[in-house]
Amino acid sequence: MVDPHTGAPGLHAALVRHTGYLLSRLGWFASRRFSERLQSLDLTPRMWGALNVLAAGSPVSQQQLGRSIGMDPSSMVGTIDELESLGLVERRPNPSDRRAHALYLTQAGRERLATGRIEAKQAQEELLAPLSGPERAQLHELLLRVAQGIDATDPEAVKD
Amino acid sequence: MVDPHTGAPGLHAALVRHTGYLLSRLGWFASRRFSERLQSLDLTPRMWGALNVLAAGSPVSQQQLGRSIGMDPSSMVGTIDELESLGLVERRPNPSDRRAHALYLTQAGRERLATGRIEAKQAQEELLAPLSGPERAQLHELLLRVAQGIDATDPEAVKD
DNA sequence: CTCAGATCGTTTGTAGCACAAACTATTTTG
DNA sequence: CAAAATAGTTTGTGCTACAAACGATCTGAG
Repeated sequence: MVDPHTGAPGLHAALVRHTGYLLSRLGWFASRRFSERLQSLDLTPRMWGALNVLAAGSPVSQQQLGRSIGMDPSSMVGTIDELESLGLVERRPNPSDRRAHALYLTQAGRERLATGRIEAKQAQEELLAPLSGPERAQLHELLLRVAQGIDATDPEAVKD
Repeated sequence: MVDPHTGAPGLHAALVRHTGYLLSRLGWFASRRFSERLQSLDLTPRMWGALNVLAAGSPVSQQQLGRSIGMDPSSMVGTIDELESLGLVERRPNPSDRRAHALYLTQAGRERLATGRIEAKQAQEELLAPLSGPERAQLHELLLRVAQGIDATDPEAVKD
């Protein structure tokens, strides 16, 4: 009845009418499937998020990183520990604030990220298979607008 | 920096480019916010899903219900226990299969559901505030197509 | 300059949920 | 009838979110 690999879909007609439900259910699938792909890279979704943010720009503190990917500080510790033990991320002292760490992506981290992006591309292709190119763009744009609405509700959300 | 009520958005530019990420993040918010609303009704999202499916039609077994809302059998037990102790759902014997229960929605259950639907309506309005009417319809339709794609990948998913 | 309060990373503890395994009672199948 | 499958349940494990507290450090008011 349910493929143990992909998990139970659970798309009952009575629930699928609600956009919010569809959103949360699909989000669950998307992250679950992607997380399976990441396993081959010894990465968890949290680690993946961290690598992406770190690759994006200047070094950040653990708290900034945590806010960016919606993870609380106490959970950050272990995640960064893992990334550091894999040699993908470096904790360096922050010269201007000795409380904070400055997180850096290593060369190995950059390479792992590049490999992961191939997986991400495939996962996205698989997920959005039912949609045409323009439809995918439109879906993305609509989701983005909804996301911005949430940010607006949520003051000071993405300042860092 | 982050409103403790709504939770950390975490919509970093580096991640927001991926539709899959947007989907899972937005899904997380949607369910979180709705779950806060449900607290005033003494319901959890799981219970809410169960009530909806039960209201939709003929009595189902716990396993059928579980599959419909993506919850495994062992977690179903406690959920139904709660619903039953609240007087919202009834476990009756299934005459044609003495292993299985036939789950029924009580009158109180129907009333609670009706109240919840008002909350759901408001939550959806709040979530989709940035979108116009036609845009909301389009978003829903696109999500539905993606969901159907997942079902297709996932054999025998929603048979029950 | 001082000192009270805030912030950063960290540790610890609690609670909820997903998942797997095992068990009984029953049904189905060969 | 015997063997395998299924429904509900119990139990245990592991992960994650969340809250609270702590030392070290920074900041700002006076």
